[in-house]
Order: sequence, then C-alpha cells, then structure tokens
Amino acid sequence: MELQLVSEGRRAGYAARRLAEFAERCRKGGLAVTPQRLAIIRALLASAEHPRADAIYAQVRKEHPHISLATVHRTLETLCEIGEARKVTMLHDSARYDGNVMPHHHVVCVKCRRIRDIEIPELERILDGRSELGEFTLLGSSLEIHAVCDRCNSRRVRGRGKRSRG
Amino acid sequence: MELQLVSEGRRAGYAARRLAEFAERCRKGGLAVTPQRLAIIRALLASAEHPRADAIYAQVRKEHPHISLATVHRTLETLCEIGEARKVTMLHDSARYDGNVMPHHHVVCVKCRRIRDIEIPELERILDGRSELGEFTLLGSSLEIHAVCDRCNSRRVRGRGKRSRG
DNA sequence: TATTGGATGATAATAATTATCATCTGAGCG
DNA sequence: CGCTCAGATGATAATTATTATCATCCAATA
Ligand SMILES: [Mn+2]
Ligand SMILES: [Mn+2]
Ligand SMILES: [Zn+2]
Ligand SMILES: [Zn+2]
Repeated sequence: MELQLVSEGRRAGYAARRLAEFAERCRKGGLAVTPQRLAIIRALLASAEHPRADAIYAQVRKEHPHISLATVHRTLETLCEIGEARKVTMLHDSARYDGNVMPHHHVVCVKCRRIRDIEIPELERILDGRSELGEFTLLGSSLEIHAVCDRCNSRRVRGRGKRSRG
Repeated sequence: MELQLVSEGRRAGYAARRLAEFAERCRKGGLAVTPQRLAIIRALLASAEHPRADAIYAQVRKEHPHISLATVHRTLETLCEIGEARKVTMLHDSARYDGNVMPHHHVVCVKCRRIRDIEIPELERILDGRSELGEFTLLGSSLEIHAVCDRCNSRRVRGRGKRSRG
C-alpha cells in the first residue's frame, strides 16, 4: 500500500501556484481583494501546520498589527466557502462520542452532522506492515466520509437541518 | 470495494455485550461504579448517533434529574481514557485550516496535534462507483491517521507536548 | 472622483469545555 | 453491618473558541 508524506517542496510549489491565482479567482467570485484577505491566504498557504485561527492571526499581525481576530475567523470561513481552503475535519465544533471502540469508520452528513458507523475491511489493511511514516509512529486510523443524508436532501431548498457553527 | 453501514442490530448486540461487562472492567481498572457512570455509558451505548455531551446529559437527566453537566463531560472523558469510549475525531477542539484543497489525507500526532499531509492514491478509489450508501449520498472522504511524532516520542516520559482540551 | 455594498475593527455575546471546591459516597475493612 | 477516605459528584466560576452586532471604512465600478 503506497502511502507517503507530501514533501515540503511539492507543498510549497502548489501553494505558490494557488496564491498566484488567488486575486483573480476572488474577483471572479465577486469577492473584494483586500489586503487582509491576501495576508490571510498567504499565511495559510505558507504553512504546512494546518493552523488554527489564532496562529494565522499571530502571523498576519506581523504585517497588519491592527487586524481583528474576528476578521481572521470570518475570512478563513469565507475561504472555505469559496473553495480556497478547507477544514481538516468538519467535526471540530464539539466532541462527538462513540461507544463502539472497535476499528470502524464514519459517514457524516455535511449539513446536519448526523454520523453513522461504517465498515471498510480493506481499510484496516492500509497501515498493515507500516509502523512508521517519516517522523510519525503510526497507531491507527479513522475515515470520515462526507455525504448528504436523505433528510437533508429532501428539505434541500429551505435552509434548515444544520446546527453547527462551521 | 466493500463498504457498508453497520446495521442497527449488530450495533445493539455489540452495545449490550459491552454494557454487561462494564462494571467489571471499571472495578478492575480501579474506577468506582457509580450510578452516574452507569447511566452515562448506558446512554452512550444505546445511541447510534455519536452524541455530544449535551445529548447524553439530556438523556441521563430523565433518570438522574440532579446530575451535573460537568459530570457528564468528565465521565465521557474518563470513559475515553480507559478505552470504554472514543471520540469520532480527536481534532474537535478547534478548527484546523488547510490551504491544500486537493484530495489528500492527514497524519495527526495524538499528543501535540501536529498534522501533516499524506497521499494515499488507493484511497481515492474507495468511493469510486459508489454514490450512495444507505440513506447517504456520498461526496468525498478524508482519512485521519493517528500517530505519535518524533518530538513527542522523545520527550515521552515528562508530560509535555500537548495543548488540546480533549 | 463619487457612490456604495461588502469588508473590517472593536467589542459584546454565545457555546463548549474545564477548573475549583465543598460535599458526598462506593468499596474495602474490620 | 457501620467506619473510613480516596475518589466522584454538583454547583458554579472561569476559560477558550467562535459568532454576532454595528459603526466605520474602502475596493470596485461607473
Ligand atoms: Mn462510530
Ligand atoms: Mn492537509
Ligand atoms: Zn443531514
Ligand atoms: Zn507530537
């Protein structure tokens, strides 16, 4: 099973390309290209850390000492909405507990956050014979499948069925 | 690629078995078997919803109207520590942003929450030719590999290297 | 350059979780 | 069975992350 860390070189190249096209894509999407937005996407693309809002805030403040933390939150959210960024997990807003401690995976409705268990026997084998990956000692894994549930699909037009913050 | 929802029947059977052995495992682990703990694990195992603390609280209050929400939080945390429960994701405490919007996956250090990108070409094929799963319309997926990073491994004995709440 | 709708900064509000501490109780022991 | 006490709980304050509000600002367009 091939499985490898994305090298810093490839990451940086990708990031540079994305940044170059950012302003253009913003304008096409009807978004104003503000210095704050540029600074935030630049900070995000410059990092391999998958940063929190507060880390982006700290970075951006070096050049825009007056920027508001609220702007950082809002902008990161906007970037996700227009597809310029994503969140590592969509289940970050509150802890979801599971009494099933066997290895298994989850389907998550992107609208209402309903979660159901799934089994993917092949997946358990993904880490087989692999205990190291770069600087990481591997322990286990969990797949989050994104989906829309029936309920949310039917009530699609009206904006209901969601309780999350993000 | 086989991939299927865990049926309610199987889930319930598993839950019943776990519940039956719960008190015994608690005692072995040196944990007191309190009515609150029993009510909380019972509520968790009775649900297929992967509930939040507040949902467990609402359920448990039906039988223990005086229970404290703090106890529910504490107990769920304890259950995770002793391996009687888990969290659906360990990245629930704050949003982690990613400027890489290509399909890819992540290794996460369970101690310091450092995250790095990984690629698993085979994984992109997991949903291939599959657009439905039970009541869910599938969109995409993201694998969270749990690991310990080098930094945390070396400073293992002393209790440093963590900033998360959960 | 004047207009203006969306963007921002300051700050209040909300929501989830954790900390604190006085009180209580499950479990081992006689 | 009642005694003891480390650990558990309830009440509540504190903290942290995020969102809401609103007056002001400014990027984009004409
Ligand atoms: Mn599950
Ligand atoms: Mn990533
Ligand atoms: Zn849904
Ligand atoms: Zn680490």
